[in-house]
Amino acid sequence: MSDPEQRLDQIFSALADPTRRRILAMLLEDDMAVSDVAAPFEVSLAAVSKHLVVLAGAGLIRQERRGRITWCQIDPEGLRHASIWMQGFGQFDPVDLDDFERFLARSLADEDQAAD
Amino acid sequence: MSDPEQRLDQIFSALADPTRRRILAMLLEDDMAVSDVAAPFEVSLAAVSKHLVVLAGAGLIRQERRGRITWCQIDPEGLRHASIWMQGFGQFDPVDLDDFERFLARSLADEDQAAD
DNA sequence: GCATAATTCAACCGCATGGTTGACTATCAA
DNA sequence: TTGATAGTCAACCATGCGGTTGAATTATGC
Repeated sequence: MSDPEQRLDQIFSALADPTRRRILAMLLEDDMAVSDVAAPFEVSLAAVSKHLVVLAGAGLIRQERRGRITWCQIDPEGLRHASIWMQGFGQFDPVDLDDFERFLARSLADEDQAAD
Repeated sequence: MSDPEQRLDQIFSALADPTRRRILAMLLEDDMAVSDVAAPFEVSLAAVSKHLVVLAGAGLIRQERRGRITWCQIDPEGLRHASIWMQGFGQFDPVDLDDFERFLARSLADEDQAAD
């Protein structure tokens, strides 16, 4: 699971669902219990619970059980990881490919190193 | 298809596949014909052709048919679009959420405007 | 014109995903 | 202790996705 390629698979497929992106946006404002996360959605609590598992698996959030409440919070490190790859493409300049390639190689190396 | 949410769906699910990410990396180096894109992969040409359709649908590449050859090239604008959303999360700072939210709202508005 | 090369199309397969509902576990409150 | 609350688990269903193969389409070269 520490393979950076698989990690990107998880991250991007987690972000590919609009419900999960809304959940992330909600959690940016505040940590929340699972029920509170689920409240504004029309799908079942179980469905939202599964979405949260997917987000946690991708390293985008963390879940911590206290009593009977499971608290959910953004994992900034996971999000930073995800953005490194995208930033590489975002900074892509058609006339300076070599520089971009060095950047990409470096960021992938960092990712490899940081993987647990 | 101009709905920014659906656009993000397409972009992130396009990026969620490792083969498609490898294709993007290849196209960063040079424009290529479909057969040349497919060459290093072990899957069939038809499979790669479908991947390219997905990438084009997400606005990450453009395809242009000249004669019997379909040329594929990165669409830098589409990639920039994709990175805006991620950069928002990447720049996320736990102590300055309000600022991030303004950034996110602004970038989404831009996206709305730029959508064809 | 004809064979061939470059792609796409169409039909199909297996599997993952997002959804549901109902049972189950665990914790808190009365 | 009893009951309600928070959440997950398990089984199931429909749909979508990545893959295949083989036929169809279209342009090129002889």
